[in-house]
Amino acid sequence: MLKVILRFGLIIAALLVLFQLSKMSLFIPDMSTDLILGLVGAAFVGLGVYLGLKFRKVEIVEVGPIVEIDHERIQSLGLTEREMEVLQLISEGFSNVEIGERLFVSENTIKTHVSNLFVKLDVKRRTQAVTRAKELRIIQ
Amino acid sequence: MLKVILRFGLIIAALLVLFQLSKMSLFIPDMSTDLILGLVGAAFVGLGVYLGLKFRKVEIVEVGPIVEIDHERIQSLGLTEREMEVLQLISEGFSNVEIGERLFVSENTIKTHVSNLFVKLDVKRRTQAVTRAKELRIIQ
DNA sequence: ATTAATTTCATACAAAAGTATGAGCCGCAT
DNA sequence: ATGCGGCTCATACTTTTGTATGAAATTAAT
Repeated sequence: MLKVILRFGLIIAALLVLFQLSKMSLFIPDMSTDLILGLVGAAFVGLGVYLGLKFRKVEIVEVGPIVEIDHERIQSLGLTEREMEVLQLISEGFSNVEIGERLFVSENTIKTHVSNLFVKLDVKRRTQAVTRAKELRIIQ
Repeated sequence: MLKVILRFGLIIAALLVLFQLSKMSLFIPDMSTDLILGLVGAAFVGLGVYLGLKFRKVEIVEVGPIVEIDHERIQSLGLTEREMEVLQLISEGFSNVEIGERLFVSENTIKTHVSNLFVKLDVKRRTQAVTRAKELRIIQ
């Protein structure tokens, strides 16, 4: 994609040069205006290409994290605040003990939350819970 | 891709038209060089804006939902074909036994792959492996 | 042909995850 | 005050995961 753009950009540049040359041959004395014309054209084409690439980058960055959370589904599944916290941490790859430390509760408590979570999400493993939760858009 | 080519083709065509116009202008006494300069400048400005906006739309539609896989990183991490298959299935929430069934090998074999995977990805758990792999864009 | 990497599998052990059950505590609403 | 939902915790047990080692079979490359 980028190569194609660069290639066409080169073609356009070449055309501009031709443009310039042809005018010069016909109208040599007034070279300053021709030069300005050519420079202005080239500058604006450059701007166009630059803008194109710029926008492309912006979109790549922005599109990724656009996953809106479906709060209604969270409600309808009956997921509690605490369970959502645990689910989030699971999706980030933390172990039960680590999650317990972060939430200042025991590992056993986390296990309970996780079990309840699995029932509500109708899954059997935490990896499954994560994919399911993302499908349902209840986590990022 | 095809759209991009068409678009650039249009730009080149436009340039050629301008090319012609500029030549003609030399034979039209009424038109001042200043006017031509202005027209050309405006045309290129229009092109620039058009390009910018168009590219933006194209990227939203085409790049948006597609997370491109970074094959180079897969290479640099030394991940093998089989390991990638296992990683993919892990991310879909399958257990080691289930993965073994799908790939027609034993659970032990999967365990080996998983262990090697963890070393290469520098993680300790499968959930971590998944988030890491997505960060690195080596899976969907 | 020999090496090097990949894939396969096994055994044994350790750690983490998951299940089942029961129970205490708190806040809120009937 | 009684009950309900949510959060906490524990114990006991099962299952799954993960680690460590060693090794055979296969494949690709030199």
